[in-house]
Amino acid sequence: MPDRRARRHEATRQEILAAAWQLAGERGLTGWSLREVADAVGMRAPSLYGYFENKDAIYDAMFAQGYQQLLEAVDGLPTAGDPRTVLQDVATAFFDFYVADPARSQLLFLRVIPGFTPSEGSYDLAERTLDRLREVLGSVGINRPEAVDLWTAVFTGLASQQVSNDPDGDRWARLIEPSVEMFLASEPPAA
Amino acid sequence: MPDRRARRHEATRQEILAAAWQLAGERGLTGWSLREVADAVGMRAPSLYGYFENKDAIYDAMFAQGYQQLLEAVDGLPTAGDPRTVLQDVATAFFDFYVADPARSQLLFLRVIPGFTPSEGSYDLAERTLDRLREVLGSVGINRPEAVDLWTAVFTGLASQQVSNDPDGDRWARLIEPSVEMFLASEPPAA
DNA sequence: CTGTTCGCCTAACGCTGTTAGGTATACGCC
DNA sequence: GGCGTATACCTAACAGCGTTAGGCGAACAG
Repeated sequence: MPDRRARRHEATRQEILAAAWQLAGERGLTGWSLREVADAVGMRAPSLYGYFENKDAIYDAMFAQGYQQLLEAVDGLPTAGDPRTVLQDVATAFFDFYVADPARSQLLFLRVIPGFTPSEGSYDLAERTLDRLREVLGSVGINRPEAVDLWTAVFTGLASQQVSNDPDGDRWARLIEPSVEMFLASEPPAA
Repeated sequence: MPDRRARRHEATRQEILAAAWQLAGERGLTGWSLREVADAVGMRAPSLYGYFENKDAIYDAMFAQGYQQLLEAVDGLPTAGDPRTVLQDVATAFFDFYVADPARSQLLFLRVIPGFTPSEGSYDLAERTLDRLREVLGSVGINRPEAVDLWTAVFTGLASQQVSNDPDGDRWARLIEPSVEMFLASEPPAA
């Protein structure tokens, strides 16, 4: 087996990423150091460089993993059917995804880390995820690009307000349903 | 004159804040160091501690200044009159404020800096600014708390998407007007 | 059994925010 | 005008940061 070592290597990479996610969740997206990640996996900081080129490369891998998770969440959604129901489901799924891990959302949706730009591959994954979201909206007759942009703005806005201003409550969560109604009223699904 | 010195001190404080704003605008909200700020005002980093308790205190002063600026922008708005026109104006003013300085917006509207929480005084100012916004919306018959929350979510969402995904264009700016229409259709102003 | 690659280490660099301690200047007062 | 004090700044230094260089033992390939 030539890839025994390669598999072990990949497993360690995932272990490092898991530690980084954990720390980011506890202390904020940028509130952790490589030495802390190293501690969590039983290494010294310089050893991490055998698995990632630098700290930004860890952020990049987290970015890709985050969009992968969002892609899976979107793929798990029913397409077609009653537009009202489908839009309600996709809005709720997106909102839940956003508030479930605010650090992840900052990484995926807000440009928060000073020098960081996702790599081409990671960016492609983000694009594919948004394409998939467009398909879901398209399946219930929401096709105009402007309508999709408005949709993302409304629901990132709701989720972001929820996280920033009422982290332990549901003040904006309760607005998901009325928002879908508002959206549907102004953007009646095309046949 | 007992406060000659006090005035000079305050002037230096403002000079430091101006340098911090400049650097934050160029390199991102957290992309600058105290030594760079000190350089910009012709000092060494430790001397800044004569003016601010620590770096977070600089962020706090910037937070207060940012909300002060937003308060002035909101106060400059016409209240009462045709609801459609007023809402269009306030939406545009808020959107412009947000995109004019994305670093400022991250500081005011997103919890981005790992250990930072605004001081009580700064937070009060933020509250007063939002109260003022509520008054403006109330003046054209938007009074339900849920309607105000929805309003902030929609327009922070639009502006945030604009900044994150089309920083040099107007892809979401063009959606301000349709968004106001959408909002009005679902939230008809009370008499 | 040998040579190479891999996984991890220690030491160290320049940077960061921050503290301690010193010195010259500007002020209030007699 | 001279004196004592508070102020405005400095240098030196600390621990922690991301990162690089170089070394050593174990695991692998032939």
